[in-house]
Amino acid sequence: MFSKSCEYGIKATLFIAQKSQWDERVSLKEISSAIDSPVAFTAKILQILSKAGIVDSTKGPNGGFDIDKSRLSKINLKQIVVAIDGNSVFEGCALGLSVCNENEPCPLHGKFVSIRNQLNETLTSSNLLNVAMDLNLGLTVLKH
Amino acid sequence: MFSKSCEYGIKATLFIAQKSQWDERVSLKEISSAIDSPVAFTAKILQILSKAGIVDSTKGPNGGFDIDKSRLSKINLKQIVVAIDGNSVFEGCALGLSVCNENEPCPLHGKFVSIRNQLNETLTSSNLLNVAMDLNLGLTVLKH
DNA sequence: TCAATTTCGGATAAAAAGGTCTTTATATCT
DNA sequence: AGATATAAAGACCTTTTTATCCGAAATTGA
Repeated sequence: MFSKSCEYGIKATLFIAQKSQWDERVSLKEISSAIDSPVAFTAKILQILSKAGIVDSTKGPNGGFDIDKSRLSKINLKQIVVAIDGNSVFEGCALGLSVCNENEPCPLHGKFVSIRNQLNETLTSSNLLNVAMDLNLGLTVLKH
Repeated sequence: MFSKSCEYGIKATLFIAQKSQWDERVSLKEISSAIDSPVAFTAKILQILSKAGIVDSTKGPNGGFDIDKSRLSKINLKQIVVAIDGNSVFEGCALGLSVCNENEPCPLHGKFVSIRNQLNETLTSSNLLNVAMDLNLGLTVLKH
């Protein structure tokens, strides 16, 4: 469904979001430890997220990553997926055809419309504040 | 969503299914031409499908691949996906956690339940006869 | 026997995932 | 203000996985 980069990207963003609720900034090391991901690889993904304007980064002592508290409810999970994996999971053909639309559909095209819609709706309506709340309450976890 | 192998596997099986309706057997070359896939790679995928009992193969002159007409309505798309990609798309954690269940869910676990169910239902209820019919009628295509 | 066709083992290529080291920015401490 | 330590950014390299290709062996109808 998602690439490894994207999985790490989502988990990293959620961890940053959770800490940002209390105005805490977290370092790369803290992040990869919290989400159990390779440090250097995570760094690269955070660069993408930073350039996409999803997270803010600060260099130097006490530096790290954070997200302005006021933006938490305005950022949704789809934005993260699109920033890292592009929109192929939302729009690409399930059978890999370069052309696949209503006029010339692959055998799965019609059957996947509602699945796609639901995936889209689910990720669009999940904003960082909501999802971080569940983490706060211990209802969900970022690593085993 | 699916690996390239799986995409080719589905398309190949559908093409074989379509021809098998009229008791036609098709060769590897015909298949990869019809679905626009690399010949040698397609051969390997057909071996998997053959071993999984989804398609039948015949060596020698006039050999090739086919599916017993009477089984067309009994084989569904999920079987193909599972044979090639395994069941990770149906059961694996969306964020890649090795442990992710109702008791200890990742932040996406609950949100993906219905998407998973729908994917499962869609692929399980799509049998080869149904899908091949749409191809016959020209309602869908296997290549652009 | 011969030609057609799948099977099978491995080789190669490309892409994704992960790692190392150097550079750059910046707080903090003399 | 300058030196220093800290932490991200960036360039490059290695490993692993996925995708693709090749050639020889096995099977079988004619």
